[in-house]
Amino acid sequence: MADKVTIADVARHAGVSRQTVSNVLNAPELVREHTQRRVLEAVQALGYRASQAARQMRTGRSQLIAARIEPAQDDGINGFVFDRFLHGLTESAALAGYRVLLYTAADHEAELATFDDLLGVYVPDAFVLTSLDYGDPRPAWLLEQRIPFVTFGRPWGVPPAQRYPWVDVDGAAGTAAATRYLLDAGHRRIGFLGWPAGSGVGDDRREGWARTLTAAGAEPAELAELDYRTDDGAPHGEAAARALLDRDRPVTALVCVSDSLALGALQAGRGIAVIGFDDTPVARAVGLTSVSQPLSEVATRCVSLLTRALDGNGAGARARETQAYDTGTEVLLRPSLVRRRSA
Amino acid sequence: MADKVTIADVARHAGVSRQTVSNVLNAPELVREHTQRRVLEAVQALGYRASQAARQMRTGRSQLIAARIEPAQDDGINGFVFDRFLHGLTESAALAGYRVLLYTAADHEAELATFDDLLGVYVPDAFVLTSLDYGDPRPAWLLEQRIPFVTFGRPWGVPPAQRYPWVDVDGAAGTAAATRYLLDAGHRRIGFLGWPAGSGVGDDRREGWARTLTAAGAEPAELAELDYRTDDGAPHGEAAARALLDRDRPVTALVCVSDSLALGALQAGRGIAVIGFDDTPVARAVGLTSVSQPLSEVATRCVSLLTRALDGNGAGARARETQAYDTGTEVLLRPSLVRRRSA
DNA sequence: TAGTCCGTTTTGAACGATCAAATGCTGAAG
DNA sequence: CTTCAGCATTTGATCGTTCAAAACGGACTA
Repeated sequence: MADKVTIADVARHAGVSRQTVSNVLNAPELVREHTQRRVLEAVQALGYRASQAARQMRTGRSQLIAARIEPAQDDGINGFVFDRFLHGLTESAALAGYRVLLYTAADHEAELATFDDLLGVYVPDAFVLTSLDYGDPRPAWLLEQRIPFVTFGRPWGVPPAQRYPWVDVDGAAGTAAATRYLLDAGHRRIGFLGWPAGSGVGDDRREGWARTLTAAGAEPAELAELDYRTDDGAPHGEAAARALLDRDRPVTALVCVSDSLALGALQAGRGIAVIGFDDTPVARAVGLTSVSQPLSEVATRCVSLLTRALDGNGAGARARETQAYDTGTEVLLRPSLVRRRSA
Repeated sequence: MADKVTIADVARHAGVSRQTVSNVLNAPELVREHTQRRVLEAVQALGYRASQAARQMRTGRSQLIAARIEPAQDDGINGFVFDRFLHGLTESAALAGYRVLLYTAADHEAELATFDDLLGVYVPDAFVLTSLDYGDPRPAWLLEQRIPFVTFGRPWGVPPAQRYPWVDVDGAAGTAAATRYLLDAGHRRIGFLGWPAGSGVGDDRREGWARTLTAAGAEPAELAELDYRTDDGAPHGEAAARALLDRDRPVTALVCVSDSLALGALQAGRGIAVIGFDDTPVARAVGLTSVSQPLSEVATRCVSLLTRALDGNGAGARARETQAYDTGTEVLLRPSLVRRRSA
């Protein structure tokens, strides 16, 4: 009921001026300790909260981070990863004094329009991008407008001139660990169930497997024989697993680029060892060993890259006019292997 | 670059006053058509966008809808439903001129604190609640503060005095349809794999199954025999299915309260018919027939209930001081059955 | 002709915060 | 004893919008 406590109310209650209250909250070093205490007590007593709208008006900063929520894929498993990431992002952002604003867009072009719209009206301080693909126009657009942003996902095939902060998970390290784990368990014919070439993420994960087998003495010819490529989805995984099992020298274990493919492989039966990727609920449900991404840490790092850019370079609105944040802010995190029944 | 076009710029460009521009945009009926055209052209030409912060300052409305993003459950399947809902919400809200602001909270108590915090700072115009449970304190709190809100989920066991707008999916109708479908396919021993009694959602879904079997002539004793209750999760589902199959008169089909339980039942093998609930990615992946909630419609209806309350009753800030919106705004939607291989 | 009324447009104030500059005060230097 | 630097605090202006009330001009009435 006693809503709308303004900074003037606090000032009156504490017997000081508005500006002093503002200073206590935003630049305490300017205010004598004794005064600070008195002001803070008044703030407490009245339950004062700075109005974000008023602040934004003067400073140009909204304390909002915009993130896109993707149309839960048919695949849906991707959705899980994003969902957890988003949750972590909300949490970390809150700790840093930011809130997450959602938006959607059907495609890249629509997304650029949405950027423009959001910037005109709500003026988020920064954007978080996910699901980067080859030739993605979004980073370039944001760079050009000098809007701070981070991406969850490395830039794949982008000219090095366009550098920007990103956080990603080292997929190759994940599949390498999975492969090593299978080798240590005695497997010698370890196949890889991956997506068709051309996806940054997919190729990266394949590379970790290939690298590890090669180090263990596998010939390129053998690798090619063990490398199976198909679209995502359990049915495809099942068919692929069958194909690999029906060969002259069948595989005894499979490293998969996704949990859906792994699930399919499991359903093909024959009791081979299978390792998936992403540690989705499906993996948990069916006891599938899977590579797990540290999503909540990814989120934390995203936020800390952003705050460094936003709070470091002297207030957002201004940062945009001077220069983008320093480059070289790239974070690559290691995933971990979650052991379950399947391997 | 040419950012920060203010209403004054537009006014100057069109040769009218600020207020006239404001009127053209917010109350066109007050302005002569000829003037309108001129102003709109200026708006176009300059790319003017009203600053949300400035507007909020004057009107008290933020055009923000706050929604909680839940910590992706261990179960994780619930997360999918919420995820799709959230996506729909973002989309519908955008169409109505609102944006979705995320927040998290560990438990109900923390959530009330977050409400208070958000209301003090960002001042969302409304809240959307999900995952209501028995004795949930959140609706009462919001009602008391006269903050508009909707819930996705019926109020379970709440005194009728506390009425508020909600949208929900008729779970009983879903399981009833599933059961009827199995009956039509010739099944006579149709079990129900549900959660322990005491969950509003779970009991509701069980009721649809029981109702349909009863109508088909089943005795209460038989029902009790076919009704199995266990915690959520595929392993539990598998165990439960085994138990039901090992009885004297084994079931030939199972209606399940969730896809995770259904997945477990499928893994128990023996080729019985299985129907799940929620049509999650897992269901799609393994070819599980499942009851699908119209999540994007749920979202749309939520938004329309909210806008009715917000835009109807004359501006938010004011609505809060006068009275809550009319009650009797309750929407119950029918789910649909998605047929796949499992039944 | 003066007075009213109405539709249209303009003017002034206000929302609540922060910035920039001014003020008062204390103590050390000249 | 004055001057001035430096800290602590206050004052006035401002961000961009909308509300409330005033002003304007033409038509209509008395």
